Amino acid sequence: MVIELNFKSGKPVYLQVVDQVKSAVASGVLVPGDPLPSIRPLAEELRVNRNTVLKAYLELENQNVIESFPGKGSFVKRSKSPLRREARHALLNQEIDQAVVAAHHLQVTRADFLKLVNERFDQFEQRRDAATATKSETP
Amino acid sequence: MVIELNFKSGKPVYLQVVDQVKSAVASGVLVPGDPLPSIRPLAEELRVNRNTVLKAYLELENQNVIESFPGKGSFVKRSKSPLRREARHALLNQEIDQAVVAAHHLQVTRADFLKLVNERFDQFEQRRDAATATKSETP
Amino acid sequence: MVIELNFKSGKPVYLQVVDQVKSAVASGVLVPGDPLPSIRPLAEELRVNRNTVLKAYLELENQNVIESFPGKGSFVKRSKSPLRREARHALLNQEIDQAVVAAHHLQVTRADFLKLVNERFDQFEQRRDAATATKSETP
Amino acid sequence: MVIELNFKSGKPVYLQVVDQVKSAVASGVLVPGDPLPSIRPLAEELRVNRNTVLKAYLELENQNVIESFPGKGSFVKRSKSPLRREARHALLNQEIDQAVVAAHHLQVTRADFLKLVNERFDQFEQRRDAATATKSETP
DNA sequence: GTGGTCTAGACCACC
DNA sequence: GTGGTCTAGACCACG
Repeated sequence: MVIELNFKSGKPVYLQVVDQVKSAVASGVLVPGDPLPSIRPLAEELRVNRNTVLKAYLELENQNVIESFPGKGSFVKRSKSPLRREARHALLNQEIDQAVVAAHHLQVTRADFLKLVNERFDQFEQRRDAATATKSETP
Repeated sequence: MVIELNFKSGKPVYLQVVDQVKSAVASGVLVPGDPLPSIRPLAEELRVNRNTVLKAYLELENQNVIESFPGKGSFVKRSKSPLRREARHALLNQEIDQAVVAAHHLQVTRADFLKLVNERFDQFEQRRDAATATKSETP
Repeated sequence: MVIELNFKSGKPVYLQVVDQVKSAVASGVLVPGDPLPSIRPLAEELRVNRNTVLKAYLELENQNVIESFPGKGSFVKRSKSPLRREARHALLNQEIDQAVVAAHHLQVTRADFLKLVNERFDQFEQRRDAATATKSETP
Repeated sequence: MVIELNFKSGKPVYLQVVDQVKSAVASGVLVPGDPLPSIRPLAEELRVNRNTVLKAYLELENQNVIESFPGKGSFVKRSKSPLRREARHALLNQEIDQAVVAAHHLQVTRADFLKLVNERFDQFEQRRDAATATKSETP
């Protein structure tokens, strides 16, 4: 579960967390019963106040996406079946459109755009691998 | 130029206006020199305070997308970003990161992602061509 | 960091704040990392509305001079202009033009003008050196 | 009498005109009895509404700097003796300081600054010469 | 406590 | 009519 925050987007941080968890559930990355990271470590990793993460989890509980048990942690609830491929692509297209619009205004060509995308994917995968490696060292 | 607001998204209203104007420019619905709706009528139509629209327009002026003249109105600018190449790429990377994170959460592979990006670019270019064609028919 | 306003100059108050903060940074009175006065107390001190100070700080953030963190405060940024060389010179030329026009109206020759410029540069550098020396005495 | 406007400074246009005329009078560029350009041509040259120039002239009349005779034009009034050299330099230094501060934030060196100043002076003189040449052709 | 969004309404400069 | 500044005060997100 990798969460990436954008502090300059104007979108409240806690909503960014909510949306990203919901996306993960919608696609099956997180399945019913899966534990969510506990609040304190996640807050630390995201360099955010614990209250902010708490607020996100409360919101997710309100929306019936997760279930929290004091002292045990938070877990993904039984939910509708994961979205179909096309539905997921439709959701993703919203994000992509924003980036494509930005590219136009920043006068970045399609070729350069694709190069940047590949760079970001590489970097993202490296970071995820590093995180997994660290965890397996101290399980 | 139709602008639609979502008051529940958590995204600031003025930024929604900014993004939609930028999108209209990127897709050719608005071209350099075109007038934007005046602040007061637009605010009324969107059922939003005048200052909110003003803030959106100021932001668009900061981003070199439009130009405003007191007493005359606001107009789309012939945009040539004054930013350095690295700065432009850095800004774009923020947008791309959001999309890449969403892709991961939605279980969309890099290959599919790149395919989607190309589709979106194609569509934008088509829309741009169509828009310019329409404009030249009724000058 | 003392800010003084002139309510009769016709120059917008928020721009007066912007210019004085920029001047403080340029002269070394404020260095990167230094906190700016918080918006509310400053507004009270200047006997000005909170929103006016906010607008000044937003403008400074746009110009890459400061950085603001909700819940934390505003701080002087390690400024590296993201603008292209030509764009930076174009902006500066606007300022220079004003001074050159004033010189003409005040019957100051080019030679005298250049001498004055060098004097001002010297003075700024001295003030900057003095400021950094003072800061290192009381870290 | 060359007047240069800056539409982006936030300072009202009519005040820019007022200040520049006052500077010219303070230094002796304009002496008592000298005629000011009439409103319509000046408005045209500055690409500004006639009312704006009118407002500037009214303000100058209020401040006892000029005198207007309907149908004849506006003229510089008898005034205190032109400012001394040091006083004029002090006034000019305010403008120069602004430019020097801007240079710091735009990361322009003193050497480059001086180069720009010379360029602007050159350009300014050329423009003035061209104007005089035009006038002497059609007196 | 911090910064940031939004509203309602006044006043100004400019066309 | 246009854009722009400023005020007063409410509410939100974040620490």
